[in-house]
Amino acid sequence: MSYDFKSTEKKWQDIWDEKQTFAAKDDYTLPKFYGLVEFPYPSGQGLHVGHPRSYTALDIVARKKRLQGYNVLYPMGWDAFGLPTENYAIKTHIHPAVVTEQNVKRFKSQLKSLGFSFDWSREINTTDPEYYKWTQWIFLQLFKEGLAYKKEMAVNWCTSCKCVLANEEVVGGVCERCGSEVVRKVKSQWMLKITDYAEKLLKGLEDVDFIERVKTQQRNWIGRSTGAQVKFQTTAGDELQIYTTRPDTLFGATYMVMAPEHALIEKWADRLENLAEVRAYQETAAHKSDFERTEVAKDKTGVRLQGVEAINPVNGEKIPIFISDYVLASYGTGAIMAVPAHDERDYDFAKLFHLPIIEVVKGGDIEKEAFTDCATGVLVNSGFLDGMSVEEAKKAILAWLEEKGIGEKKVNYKLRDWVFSRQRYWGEPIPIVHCPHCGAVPLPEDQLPLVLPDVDSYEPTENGESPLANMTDWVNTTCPHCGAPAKRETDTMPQWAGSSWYFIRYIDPHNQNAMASEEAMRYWLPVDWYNGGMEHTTLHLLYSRFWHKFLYDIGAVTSPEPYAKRTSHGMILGENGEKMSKSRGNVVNPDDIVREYGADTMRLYEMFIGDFEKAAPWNSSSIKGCKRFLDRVWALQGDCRKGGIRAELENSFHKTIRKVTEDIENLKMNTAIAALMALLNEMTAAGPITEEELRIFLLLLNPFAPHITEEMWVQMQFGGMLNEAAWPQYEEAKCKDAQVEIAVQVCGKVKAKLNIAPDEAKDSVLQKAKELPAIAALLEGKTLVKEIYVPAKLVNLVAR
RNA sequence: GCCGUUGUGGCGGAACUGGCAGACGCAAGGGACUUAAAAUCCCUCGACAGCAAUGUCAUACGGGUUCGAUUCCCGUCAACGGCACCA
Repeated sequence: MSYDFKSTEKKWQDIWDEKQTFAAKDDYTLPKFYGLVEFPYPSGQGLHVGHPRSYTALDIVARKKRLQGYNVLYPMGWDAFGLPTENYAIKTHIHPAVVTEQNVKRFKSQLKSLGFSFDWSREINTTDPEYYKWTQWIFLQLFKEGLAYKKEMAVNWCTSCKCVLANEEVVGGVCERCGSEVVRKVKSQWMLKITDYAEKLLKGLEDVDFIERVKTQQRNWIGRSTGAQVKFQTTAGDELQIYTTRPDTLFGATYMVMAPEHALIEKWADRLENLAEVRAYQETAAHKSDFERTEVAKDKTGVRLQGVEAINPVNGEKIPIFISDYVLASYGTGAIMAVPAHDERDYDFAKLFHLPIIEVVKGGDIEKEAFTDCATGVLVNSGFLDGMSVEEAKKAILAWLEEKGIGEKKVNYKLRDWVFSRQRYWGEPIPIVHCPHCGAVPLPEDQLPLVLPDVDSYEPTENGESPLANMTDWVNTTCPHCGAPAKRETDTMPQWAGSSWYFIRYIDPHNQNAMASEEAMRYWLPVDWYNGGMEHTTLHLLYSRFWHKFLYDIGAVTSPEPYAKRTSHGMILGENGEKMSKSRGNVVNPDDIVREYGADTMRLYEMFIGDFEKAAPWNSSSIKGCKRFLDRVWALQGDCRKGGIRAELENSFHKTIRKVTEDIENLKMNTAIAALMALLNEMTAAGPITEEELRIFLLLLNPFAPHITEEMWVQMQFGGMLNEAAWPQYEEAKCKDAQVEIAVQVCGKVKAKLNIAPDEAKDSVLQKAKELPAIAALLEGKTLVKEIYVPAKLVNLVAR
């Protein structure tokens, strides 16, 4: 009888549902495991084959951990606020909540059809007022601590979404989501001071088990650099502050550059002899979109300020000041000292404007290019720094600057504050009231949640305000502080808000009084293992670490880091090796695969497809191999005899148990499956299998293919349900082979094979090797120079 | 440009504290079963030479270290991802 996956899979999914088989227990005495995967955005397209790659991998870990006796929390929910739903609402005039509900329903049934062991009793949805009540609560805490503030600033404005974007959402000068042009626009925006946490976010990386590329990418994004802040006197009387990482090159500073937006320029307006030219340059720079600014190989531009000069503090020399957009207003002090001899950008600029280039670090050829190597250079033309290495000179000049009171050590970060408001409808309302007397006033916590009102039109307004701005009933309110008429904030939060703390809510999802109870947090936090996409490394992953560290500081959560371990899966590409997309026509729909092959095959294939961390192309033939494997497993019932593991297979079983157990922990699902396939081949080759062999085999295969294994378990009457059984144990001693075949090399080339006991003495092995006819013949008439024996691996005889 | 990752059969991939390259699977070819096909089962399967035992060459390319290198070191090339004037 062949295996009917359709009815069997449905049957077990229903049983698991009914019995709440995978619900995490509230018994805090048990050893716990909290496995987490990124909750999906329930889009109209339905589940993508990429989702199950991550979900299956941690499902395997979760299922194995349960069999090993852990209390496992493996939850799922919906990151449901977001633009596609809102855009759909604009087009169809269907309420986003209705669309969300439909999409969630579809996603949920798709996920269930794959047999994931999620604890559905803890399902959450970021658009549920009972959920976003706490998102708003966190915002209020940030506001109270001064970490949320409103600022008039040039923001990234997506011309198509009519909405502000965070720096992280602008990719290559265009909107990450829709690909439209992004321009700079000055608007008043809510900001979160993530920069206050730059150092903590960096430091925290030392204590977590994240894959290295995630750590590196976060470190680079935070972009810490150590240097000096130095004051230059100017002929206008004001001091010009600059930031440099190379204070050692101070003697080589031949000019200064300020960002076009620098505040001192306004102050110096009267003194500037070429004010019109300066103003014109400022104007051009301000109107450049991010797209223009990032265009490659852009030549340097700039204008010299006529009428003001700076004085180099080390030698009292007057040097010119320029404005140029190659200096950013938002980093450091918005002004630099230019050392053309030792900085490529300054070098280009100096060549263009025919400015002097003074070598102060010897080692390169400054006629040809800037010499930027810090490791080998020696200071010259630098007074008391002459002869020092760069490192020595940095220390010496810093001491000198500090003594004179004109400079100090300074740390800077590339990380910018997080632009937190969006002029959109489908997001969490920001719980702030603007009062003409009291300013921005937080909504009292007992008024949370501040529920999103129904609007007639979801279109952003023409002046770029949120659709909520037209809701006068809702907007007009009274000041919670003084009672005067006031207006509500109409911007909403970005999609990243709800996902920045969702893993806390899973712990205690129905709690009315807190995000989660302290007791529950103490038990479950931090998340033991979080798997997700690399694309979230500098967005969601960094944002949620920031919120969590903040919540920890105010005593609202119990762990300093949210996630103990982070891994990342590779993308599943289309059959042609390109990224799956509708326009390329290479999209594989998971529903079709489940319908044709079943969930177990789908799961197995996605795990067998290749190295979990690497991208892998879909292959519709390869999936058949996984189906065949499961059919062969099913057939094992046919000729199965009573009895324990056959003696000749004992070693293989122990080795396979060890391999599968370890591979799952290391996310090496492909080799774990390969080991199971190899064991199956070996078992069947050795004649009719035994019940104990099948029992162990089903346990090992269960996390990968849960339905077929549960079904066979019951049919074989192994007792109870498989998910209640215990994960098999292996004995190290029984993993050892009695005999191993080793290679015998002569001069590094394999010439023969030899069977020995793995612990056989070196002398004895070498003796046997030399006695092999093929080897003896080769050694005839030669002198043995060296005899190498790598235990249980090989013998190498070097002869001349 | 900088940072990171990767380069192994026709394909996906194994093996890397240096130790028999190609596990496992796909595709392909041959055979069995079948009226036939599908399914299933058995055999072959890196390249070249040879009837064969076997030999030579092969882990992007060029060097090096070593008894021995896919693995370590130096250089080059290519692909992918991230950042992009961060002083």
